Amino acid sequence: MTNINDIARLAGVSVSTVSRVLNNYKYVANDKREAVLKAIEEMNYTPNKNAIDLIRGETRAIGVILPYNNNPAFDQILNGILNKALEKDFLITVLPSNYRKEKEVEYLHKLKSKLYDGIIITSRANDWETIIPFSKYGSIVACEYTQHKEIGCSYLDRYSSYLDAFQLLKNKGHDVVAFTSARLESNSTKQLIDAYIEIFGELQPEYHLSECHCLEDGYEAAKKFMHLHKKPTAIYANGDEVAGGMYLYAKSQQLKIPTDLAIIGQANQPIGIGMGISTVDHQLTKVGEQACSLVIKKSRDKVKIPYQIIERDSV
Amino acid sequence: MTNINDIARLAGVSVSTVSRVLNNYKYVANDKREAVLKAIEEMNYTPNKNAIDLIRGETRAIGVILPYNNNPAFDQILNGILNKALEKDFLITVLPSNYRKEKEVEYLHKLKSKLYDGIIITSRANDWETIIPFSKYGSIVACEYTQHKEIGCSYLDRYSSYLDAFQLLKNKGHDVVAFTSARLESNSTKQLIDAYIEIFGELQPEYHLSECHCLEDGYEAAKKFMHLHKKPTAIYANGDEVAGGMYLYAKSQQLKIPTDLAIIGQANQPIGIGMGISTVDHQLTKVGEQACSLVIKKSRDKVKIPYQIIERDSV
DNA sequence: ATGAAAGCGCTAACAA
DNA sequence: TTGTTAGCGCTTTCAT
Repeated sequence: MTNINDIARLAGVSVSTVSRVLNNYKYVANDKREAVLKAIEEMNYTPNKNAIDLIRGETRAIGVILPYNNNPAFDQILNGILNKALEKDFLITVLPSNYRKEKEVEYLHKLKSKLYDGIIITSRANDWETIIPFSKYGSIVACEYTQHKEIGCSYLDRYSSYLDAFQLLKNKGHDVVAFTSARLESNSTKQLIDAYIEIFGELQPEYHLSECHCLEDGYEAAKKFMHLHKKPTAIYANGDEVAGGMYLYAKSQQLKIPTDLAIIGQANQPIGIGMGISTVDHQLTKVGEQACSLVIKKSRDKVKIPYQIIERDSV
Repeated sequence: MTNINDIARLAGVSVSTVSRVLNNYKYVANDKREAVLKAIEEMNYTPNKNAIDLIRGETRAIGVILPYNNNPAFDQILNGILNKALEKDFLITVLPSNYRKEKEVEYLHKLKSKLYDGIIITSRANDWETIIPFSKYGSIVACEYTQHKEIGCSYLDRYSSYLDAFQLLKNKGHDVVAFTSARLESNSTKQLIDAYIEIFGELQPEYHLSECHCLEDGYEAAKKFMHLHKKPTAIYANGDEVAGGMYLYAKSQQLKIPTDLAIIGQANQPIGIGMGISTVDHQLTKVGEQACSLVIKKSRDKVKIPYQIIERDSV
């Protein structure tokens, strides 16, 4: 491969001059600049990015730790990140974790190994204690709130949104309310449960099903709920696809929505628009954009993104 | 930052020995290996990846050129790519192009600049003549068929699938059939039109609408089609979300599906499952997986991924 | 089995 | 304004 020395030789200048041209440095005589440009053209030269990154100690690349890559919520966050990165001329590498602790740590080591200038953690399995030491090597931004000052946060106030959603259902006269969640051990599930108890006083365990991710899961969840002794009159789903599955089950049983069963989802997905399901839009695209801005600015600010409830015909 | 020299000094060995330990070379005395490991531990050392990539001339990273990152079809391909990359321990960088030629070329230059070992082109704006010269610098795999021997291909036989879909509609007695597409100038739109003409003899321009991407576009498209003098009895949509929009419009007009209007979509998306829309599943996840395998193997094979038609209640 | 030293391709401090 | 040169941090001959 042709390198900077070849160009210098061909153009009859020193490598520093070539470097200066490459980085549009001001003090280069026009004739030399022309000569360098001509040599670059002639030899079809492209600088080696690894050498540049090595010496500069930065890469304009960001790693994004993502538990699942086929999940609408994380896709939305990623979408926001990519938009902002494109705008700011940063590169995004997707780091799928599956919530495996070793994988996450492996990715954090890539920050330390100077592959990325920063890392966005969309969701995590590790404790902050494990993660924080790596913030020495680059900026780390999370898509959740934490008080740790080493970590930037672009987050949504899940707890408030859960309170709001449950309150909405209660206001509409629903006393027997069920809900679904994704991972049982996740922080947001905890908040969801807390919010439920806050609004409805107590939680009968059978009104909560976790590990719901897709339409089929929603269908099955609704089936289980509707076979309970005391049927719920409303369900809060942890996603619009899950809600869509519930909707389908209800329809298959000739249940009227929202009179026989009210359903509200999350994330404002196409399927929810299509089926007319109310939803809590957490504006995850914005969460992603903001997270990306924070890493780029190496900021450790805590930025809350507002959510909004979109009412359609299912509640 | 602590480097390999620091470790060598602390361990009382040469840098080559440290390097050998780092790369688990066989011929290192046990006591020295221990000493090195201890020094690494003590100094909390992580090798600089840029230096390694520079000297090795390879990065185990792949760039994926993607026109849109919030598009279900490309998301599916990306999903397949990420699965395979995770399995083979490669890193994936997402390169959003928006079908802008300069962007695509910019990304191809990153291959030349040794940032990636290979590039996957999920879709492109540039001619092959522009792209092919870059295959000198790393393997380039496309998610479409091309006869150019420099390019590996993981593709689906769109034309056959379009023929099949139109034939299915014709067999069900539909003579007046409309269809939508995404970008008018794309190759697949050309094939779609050709397939239509092959099956139905000719195409009245008003039965084809392009630039349909989302549910709303589908809704509007259906509205336009159903206001034609001679209404179509079936529509082939270029995606399940678009098909979902058509479904909604039909419902809003009290049209019965499939008797008044048959709809068939593409890609087997959740919304299609939810609404019971027939679809042509191009198995894009598999296309992505295969594309990733090809780059990793530096293969230039042409691999065709089979499609399948999933009949539900909308035709 | 180990170390010295050359070199990957580039930037930047320094001198001129 | 330009060139010389010393690195950036690592791998890999080539001796020994």
